[in-house]
Amino acid sequence: MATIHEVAQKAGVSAATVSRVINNRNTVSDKTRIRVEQAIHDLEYEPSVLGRNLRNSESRLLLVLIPSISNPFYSEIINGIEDTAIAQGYNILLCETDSNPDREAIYFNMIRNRLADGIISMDPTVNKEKLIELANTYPIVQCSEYEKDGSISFVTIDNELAAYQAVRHLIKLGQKKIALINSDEKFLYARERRQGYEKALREFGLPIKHEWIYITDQLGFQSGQQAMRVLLNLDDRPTAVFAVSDILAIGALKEININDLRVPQDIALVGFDKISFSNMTHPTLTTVAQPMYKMGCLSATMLINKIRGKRVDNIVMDHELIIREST
Amino acid sequence: MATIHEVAQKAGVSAATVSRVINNRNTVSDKTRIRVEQAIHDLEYEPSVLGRNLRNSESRLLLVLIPSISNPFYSEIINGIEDTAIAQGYNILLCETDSNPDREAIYFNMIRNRLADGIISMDPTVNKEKLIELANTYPIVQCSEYEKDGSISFVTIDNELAAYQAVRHLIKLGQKKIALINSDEKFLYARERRQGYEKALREFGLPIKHEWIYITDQLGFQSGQQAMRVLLNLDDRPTAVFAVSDILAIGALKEININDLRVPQDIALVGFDKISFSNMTHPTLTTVAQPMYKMGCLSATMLINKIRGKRVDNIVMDHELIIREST
DNA sequence: GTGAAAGCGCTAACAC
DNA sequence: GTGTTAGCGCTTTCAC
Repeated sequence: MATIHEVAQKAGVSAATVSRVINNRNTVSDKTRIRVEQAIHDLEYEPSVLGRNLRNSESRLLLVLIPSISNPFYSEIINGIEDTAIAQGYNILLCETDSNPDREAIYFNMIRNRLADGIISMDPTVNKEKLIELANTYPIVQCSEYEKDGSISFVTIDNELAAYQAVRHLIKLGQKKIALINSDEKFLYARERRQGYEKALREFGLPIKHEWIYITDQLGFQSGQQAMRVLLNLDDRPTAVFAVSDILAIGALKEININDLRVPQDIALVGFDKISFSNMTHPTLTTVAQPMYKMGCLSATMLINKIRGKRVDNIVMDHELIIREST
Repeated sequence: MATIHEVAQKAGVSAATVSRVINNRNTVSDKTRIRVEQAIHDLEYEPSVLGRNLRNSESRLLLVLIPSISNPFYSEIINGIEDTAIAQGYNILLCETDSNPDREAIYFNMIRNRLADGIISMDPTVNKEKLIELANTYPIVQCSEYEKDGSISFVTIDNELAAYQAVRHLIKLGQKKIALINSDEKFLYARERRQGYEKALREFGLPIKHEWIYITDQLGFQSGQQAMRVLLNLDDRPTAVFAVSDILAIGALKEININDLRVPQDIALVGFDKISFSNMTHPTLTTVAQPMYKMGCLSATMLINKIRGKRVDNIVMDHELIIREST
């Protein structure tokens, strides 16, 4: 790979002038510019990001922290982040934390090292204290999960309202025995969606039964299936289920199918996220759509603005209840 | 963030000595080492990767090229790559190419810039000439898709054999009218799996009917559904389907369900990849398992060996036919 | 065993 | 408008 000096030599100018051409500084004559551009072309020169970073201490790399790449909920958000970032001249580094603090530490150090310019965190299990501390010094944005104390900028939806509307939808269909399959309540979204669920029940005078609330410890299909198995074995079996993610709902659906029960006649089912699978199940899944792609775009824009020193405001996006065959 | 000079100053030594301590060079006395380590600890010093890279021209970053993050087939492979890479002190940069040559160019430049030390490509639509050219100069490994001419090291499975066995399985069950839902044949795996399909049919004296081979142009659920719709509308309708990916098979299953046909009684169905969702469908999907996690691990090991200048051999991994309810 | 000095590739400040 | 110089943080000779 050619260096800036080789280009300078070939063009008969100094390295500084080549640098000016590359960075579109306007203090270069057209004649020189053309000579330099020719040399850059001939030598197939590409500026070394390393040299530039060291000098400017910027890397044009954004860290995106996710718990697991396998979760399709994140895919769309990442698409949005990526498109926006690339359009602004940034690349993204996708970091799977596996909820592992050691991995997190590696990625946190990357920003301290100036190997990355900022972080978009979608990881709910992240070490909150460390993240808040880091956010004092470096540009950090949270997407989906966020800190209620407002110490870190975020993009999210109104989880409580969304859950409330999903459950209200079931109630309006005449459902009276509505179960909740929730994620671990260390997740903010899990706590908020539970509140929405309870709010709807209370509002319509339905009892909140402890045994109809199942909290999973994992996020996979199996957890949803396991949850449904327990719910179906209850003496007073629910006739409708609100699951806080499509993955859990799809697992639940599997278990309902295995037991030869019909959806929605025997059990009505609502999921959350509108992942693409949710339209491939039989029956298709009623779910709550989050504007995931848009959320990704806005998170990236917000982070880049932060990096550039602009003030940014938190964003709460709209959601939408998608009614399909399962209710 | 403290620099190496501040550490040196605090410890009363030169920057060179600090560097020796960090890099475990043995030419440092224990006494000095301890003093330096203390200073590093006190100042919470972290070596700047930028400075180090520029000097050593290594970044300890591996590029992983995938067409789409949304495809669960890649998730497991990536897990394997990531675990292996991190254990060896490398981080990975997940690059979604979207089959877009411009994006590809960005990532190719990163390795020229020494911003990355090597590439694992899983992208079948990658610009082959460019990749081969790059592989002459830089460490590159292909996973799953590969060049038949052997110009680039690879990890893969025997796609033809796997497809052959899947179709033979259908034949042994008495199926005589077996359709193929294939991906775009620009993909090597698609061409190879088609060969396996045709080989099995020939071997058992079954006709290869043009109209029973449907080639999709996309990889999503919808394509599988669309393919099945066409196959079901044929006058001479097939009674079994081999789809070259679970995603396509799940789309096909959806269409079969919509038409109130039963699987496997009316239509038997085999997929490929054993993605986790393939066990959540009703009925569960017979499929071909690839050792995705292992493939990821081996790809990463292979690449790191290449980076270290070692010779590496191509690897063809074993697959396994997973017989479930759909056949 | 340790320090001084050079230099990786680049850009910004300052001359002219 | 362009060249010269210095320095980003680090590692690696080469002295001593």
